[in-house]
Amino acid sequence: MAVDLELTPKRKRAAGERCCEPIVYPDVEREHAERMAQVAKALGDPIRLALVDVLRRHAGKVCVCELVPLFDVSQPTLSHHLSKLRAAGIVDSERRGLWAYYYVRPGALHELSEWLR
Amino acid sequence: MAVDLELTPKRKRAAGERCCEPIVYPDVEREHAERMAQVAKALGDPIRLALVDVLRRHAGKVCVCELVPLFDVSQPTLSHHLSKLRAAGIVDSERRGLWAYYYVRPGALHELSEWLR
DNA sequence: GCTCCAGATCCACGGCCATCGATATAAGAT
DNA sequence: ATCTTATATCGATGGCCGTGGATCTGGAGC
Repeated sequence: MAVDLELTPKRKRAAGERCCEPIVYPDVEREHAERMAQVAKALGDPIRLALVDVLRRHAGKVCVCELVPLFDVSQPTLSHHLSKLRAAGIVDSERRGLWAYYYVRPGALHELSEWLR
Repeated sequence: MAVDLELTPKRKRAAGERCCEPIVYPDVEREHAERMAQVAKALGDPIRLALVDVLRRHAGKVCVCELVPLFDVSQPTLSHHLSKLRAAGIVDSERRGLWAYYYVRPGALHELSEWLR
């Protein structure tokens, strides 16, 4: 029997064939899922997670020079982690003279937090 | 409270010289942070996050044959993602005949969820 | 001008990741 | 026993990640 190229087994199943029960589609939209996955990915490193923990527990902004000695990684590596957190929208920074102060952006974790609940 | 962080020379130095304000140590212990980071990392992929969303919204166990057509990845790739989620302790599976049924392990997301809150 | 210093950026390396095709496994179905 | 089906595993590939040393940036102070 010739293979129907239009209807792959995948498409056939999606179209109606079900082996078990009605399909449950994801409730999260793609953009929603991608945003949350981005945040989760940024938290998916023990150093970054602990970093966020420190920043969250400290009311106000924390100087990088305080953060570096807390973790056994080099200063460039820590800077890289902070940069990743900022790229994910979790933290932001403010420069004052020589120093840079980081803080958790308010509400940055809210979406993921609510979904997880 | 701080912590199972041993006082490396680096950290001892940090304890003495402060450029800005008193140091705030991470509240999460290392194991705690690593467990949560592992969960977050597993959720750090849009497909896996949506996968968990489907499983969570579906009361009961979902057959893999239902999951595959929901995502535009090959069956081996989806199997790989499910395997990652299982390795992170987020989901578990049960085999019945030819089919495999996946479900979210109760409480698997609780720790991260509480920390995020 | 010049020198320090905090922090960011660049570069390279080793390793892990997401992906898919092919194949293996294992359980019906015939 | 043989064929078919659902899922897992294997092998390979291209790319991204975490890391640290070296370097750059630019503000502070001389």
